[in-house]
Amino acid sequence: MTQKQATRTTRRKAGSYTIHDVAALAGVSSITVSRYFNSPDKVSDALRERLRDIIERIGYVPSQVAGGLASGHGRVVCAVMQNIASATFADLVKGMTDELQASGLQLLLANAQYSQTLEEQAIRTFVGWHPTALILTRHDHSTNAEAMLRALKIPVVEAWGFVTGRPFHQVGFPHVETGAILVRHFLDQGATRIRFVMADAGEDFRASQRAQGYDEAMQAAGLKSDIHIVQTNDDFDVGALGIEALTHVSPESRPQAIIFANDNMAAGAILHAPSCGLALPRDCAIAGFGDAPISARLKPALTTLRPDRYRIGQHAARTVLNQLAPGTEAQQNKVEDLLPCELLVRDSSRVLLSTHS
Amino acid sequence: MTQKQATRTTRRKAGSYTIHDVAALAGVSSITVSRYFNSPDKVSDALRERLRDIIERIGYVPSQVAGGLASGHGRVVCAVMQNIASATFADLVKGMTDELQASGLQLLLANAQYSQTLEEQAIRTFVGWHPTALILTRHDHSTNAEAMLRALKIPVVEAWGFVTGRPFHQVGFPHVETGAILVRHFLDQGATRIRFVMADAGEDFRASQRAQGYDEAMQAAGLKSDIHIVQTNDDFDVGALGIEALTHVSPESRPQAIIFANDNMAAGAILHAPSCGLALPRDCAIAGFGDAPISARLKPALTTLRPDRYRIGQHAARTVLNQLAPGTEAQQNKVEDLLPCELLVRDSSRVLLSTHS
DNA sequence: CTCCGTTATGTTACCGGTAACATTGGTACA
DNA sequence: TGTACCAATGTTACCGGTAACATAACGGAG
Repeated sequence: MTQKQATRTTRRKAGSYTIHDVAALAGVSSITVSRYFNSPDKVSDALRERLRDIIERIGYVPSQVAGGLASGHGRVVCAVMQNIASATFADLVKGMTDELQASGLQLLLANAQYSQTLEEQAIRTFVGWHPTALILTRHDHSTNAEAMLRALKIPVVEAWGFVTGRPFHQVGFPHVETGAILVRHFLDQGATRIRFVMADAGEDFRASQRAQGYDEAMQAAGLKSDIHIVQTNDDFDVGALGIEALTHVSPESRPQAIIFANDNMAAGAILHAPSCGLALPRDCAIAGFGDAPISARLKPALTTLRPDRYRIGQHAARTVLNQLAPGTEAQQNKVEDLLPCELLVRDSSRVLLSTHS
Repeated sequence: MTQKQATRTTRRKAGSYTIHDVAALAGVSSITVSRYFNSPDKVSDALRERLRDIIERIGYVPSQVAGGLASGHGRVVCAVMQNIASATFADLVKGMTDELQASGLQLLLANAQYSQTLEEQAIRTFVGWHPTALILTRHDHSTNAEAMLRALKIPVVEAWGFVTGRPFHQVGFPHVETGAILVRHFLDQGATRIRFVMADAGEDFRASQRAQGYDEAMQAAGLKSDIHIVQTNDDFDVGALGIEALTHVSPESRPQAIIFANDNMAAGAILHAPSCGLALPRDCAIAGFGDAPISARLKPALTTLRPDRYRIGQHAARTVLNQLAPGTEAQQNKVEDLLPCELLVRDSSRVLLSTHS
């Protein structure tokens, strides 16, 4: 065998051991070494120890690539994020990696930047990795992507949002709902002039969903829905500009409450308010979405909705694992895991009740 | 060929096409299809078009796994992060993915949570993927990990920090320096009682490096170095508790300036200061590290150091690509890419000058 | 003492691509 | 007309594992 290799230009990666090297050193066949890794109980105790030593000594690491090819299933779970550089997705990722850790599955990540085209491209790339499962973070895929997904014979999980009637597993919460929850919170306190502030739509389509929920809830209450769009990239600036614009109007049309599409915008508003001569929450109640770490520390502390990002990631990964579990085939049913999104009422929205009582 | 497959239990993944299927449909050999993907100019125009159509029609995606195995180099770059759920690393990751995008290399991520053991484990897993390169985000690896890394025949980049004399490529900036820069900033303004606040060491070892830089700079100036450690998990709380503890002392020993290990801590301090009866920056100057998005919006705005996280990620990836480029072998030299870390002087540290003038 | 079921291990072929070398046909040029 | 060469494509073996199907050794039941 060594001879054969010597006679031809070898394609082997120099310096790295293969399962055959280990087998040769132990005086067994390579399949036995394979068993040592994949079903250790099928290898005798004595041999197991001997192999352990050899592997340890030479630092052999089995090739996932070769193994994946031979067995037909690479041990990878692929996830397409919308914006890797955001805390939201970071928590999702952490939940997933933590959950997958023990199972020996690796998480492959791609960034789609809220773009359908990039998402499709990412999915296509991933398919080449023969993933064990696919985790996505949006529901509205391009036509091509949707077709590819349906053709795949592996579990596909849509995490973060929650939409019924989709052909894939759902883990998350309905974003449209969230807008309505905040509207109701303010309605309960007697507010009627409630505004919604967001950045240029199309960027984060989830923000649009929340806006939609706001709109519907306002209509339902017979109130005037008014969505204010600020054209800026920076979320803090959106908040600052938003509150400035909305409060620089005649007192009778000044909003009693403003809902921001996310906590960073709301934080921008709260930090900027003093410069506008506003005393929050007296002059205007504020609410955000996402429960960012600063939110609780702001003065006034920000009322917001807390989605359990980490747990959504965890559940998404767990869904994948359950689908793969050889257990009951009943598990193969579509999972619809609706995680709660908690309303955290803090000072920024506490003014109304006292004003009206 | 189809016959042979039919006679035995096939191991093929049903429903997915292989390069051989494409070849058969086009009436050419599979290697030609392989060439279509890897060196299209070696395929005639007519055939190229025909293949394009077929591939498009059946939705064939080449298997990265098989290709990686056959060619000996999987098209993956592996990166070990210390804390995926942090904006710092998110920006690094974004820089890397963006840079790698065009090259067709995939980024595989792992999370080491600031732990050497987890890092070693991640590296070991990654080695099994036969990565094209490895990107790490710390310098002090476990002995085993260091040994594995040295044995690897692939580019290894240590990004984020910057240490000379390492055997691997460096992209980042020296964290020890940063502590000293901030000390000098305050010294220049005549301050002598300068304190450093950090969380329990060992968590983020980079914070310890900054503390060390602070310590050395203070010693060098003949001043008393005083590192205050707050035992809390939350960075904002560290800041709040830190400023409270340090300013509740007799006026003559109250610090003139406090350097926090990172911006979140400094933000916690600034937001909490009013509750302590402190007017910043008059009563105490503040500086942080990292230039978090809120930092510029705080009142007073926070003086901090801005490392270009995105660019560090980008350069790390570019270093990898350069090393792989078949160009000049001179490129194989060790890269030491020292990226600047800009001092942003804002209101939170502007008091001293005016007081002393 | 034989038969049978286990347990521990081996043989063989194959996963889906690609490197290296081989072949074919056409074209330029002596 | 023969040779040299290039462009386009084919043959073969192999990457490093694993599934499926042997096989050997052993112990207990009949």
